[in-house]
Amino acid sequence: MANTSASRVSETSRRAVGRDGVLDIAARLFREQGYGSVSLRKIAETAGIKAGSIYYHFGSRDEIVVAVLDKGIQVVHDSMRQAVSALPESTGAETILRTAVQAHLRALLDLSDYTSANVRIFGQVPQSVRDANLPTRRAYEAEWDSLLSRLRDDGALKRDVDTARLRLMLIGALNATLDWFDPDRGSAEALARTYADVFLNGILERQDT
Amino acid sequence: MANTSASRVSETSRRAVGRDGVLDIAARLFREQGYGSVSLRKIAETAGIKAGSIYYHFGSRDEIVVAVLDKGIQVVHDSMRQAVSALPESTGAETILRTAVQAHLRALLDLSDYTSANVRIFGQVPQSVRDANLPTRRAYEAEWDSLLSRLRDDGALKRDVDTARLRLMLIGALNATLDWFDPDRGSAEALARTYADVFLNGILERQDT
DNA sequence: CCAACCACCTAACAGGTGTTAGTTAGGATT
DNA sequence: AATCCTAACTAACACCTGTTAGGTGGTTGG
Repeated sequence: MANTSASRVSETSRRAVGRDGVLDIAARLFREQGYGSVSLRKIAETAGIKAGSIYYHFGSRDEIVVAVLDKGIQVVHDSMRQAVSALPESTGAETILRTAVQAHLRALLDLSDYTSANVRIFGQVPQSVRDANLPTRRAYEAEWDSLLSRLRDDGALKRDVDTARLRLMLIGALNATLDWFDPDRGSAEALARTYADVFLNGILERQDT
Repeated sequence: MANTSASRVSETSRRAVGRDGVLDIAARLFREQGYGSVSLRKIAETAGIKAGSIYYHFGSRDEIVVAVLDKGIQVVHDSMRQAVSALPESTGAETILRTAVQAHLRALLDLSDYTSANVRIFGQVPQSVRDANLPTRRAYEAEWDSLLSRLRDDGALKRDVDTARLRLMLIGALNATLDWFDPDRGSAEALARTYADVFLNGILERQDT
């Protein structure tokens, strides 16, 4: 019944943070402060343990970072796939795209420190860490590419759109919201609607011929 | 006649890097490697001088960073304002917006290490540095807000667009290109056209009633 | 009751960091 | 020729970093 932490141990010592606890805290700190400002000692201190103890759970600092990055993509990937596949078969292209945008933005802005940490720090980590995260990343990108290609082949999108490029534009635009989104000035859902509106129909006033 | 460097000195010692030289190198390194990975010793070594010597030109590391960030905005601001103001008075809304998008993307992707460094590292620097860069940043944002408001008041944009939010969406989307733009796969100009197309008209195939 | 084990702790390491103080070589100014 | 200024240099500081080796206590299966 419990989520993941207390599998067979009722309560070790007094309070055992554990691998998952360290990871949760690392994700939160990376999201809040970025890659360079978060040291092992800062993670340890926030977790209430000592820096050396982290090496019981992880082999290196970068191993933590890779774990955070991977989980960040997995969360948003699962969220998006599940939301889209829950739609009835007859759903139109516009609704499908709106649903996918909404799922992405919700994972990024509401649900997961892991996803927001990924977006925040991916551009700051060393190449080796980026490479380790790449397969997971590619799988999510492929999901988007297949979705967009399907819509385009159905004739819902303009014929000349390059789906790979459109995916870069779309996800890039959505991820950029992390820099300025403020939940006090509108929900992630409302923001998703606005983004879908702009990408689907543009901002130009339509002049009826 | 000379730009800025050799004002009255013909050639000091043998090769003087000077404040501007250090700044150029810092901007390039920040763009390439991010904020955390660029130490003073790395800047100094690349410039061919010793770390301590940098303190002849700058009071601290953060002072360098602020100088880079400020210049990055100034370059793109000047570029955008100049391009738009060079248009004839009768220019239509669509062309105005296309021109502004193009100028922004050109400064970011073609012209300036300072602008790309700004976009790359702004999210990584300490709050105090961000604050120091804010006034310059606000001025550029105000330029966009005034441009977008003008277009909206002329009836060119849909009535319900929030110009401040549209500016965040637009600049965010454009800046995100820095993560994946590859000059070998299309020019910045072509990319600007695509972005303008999508934002102006959307990606949905128009169904003629 | 005892051995095993899990999750932690302590203490130290080598190396990198921004920053400071004092010094120096050489061209320009007087 | 004497002086000043520019743009460097050297050497050291206090601090922070990831990482390692070995030790400890409390819980649990046999």
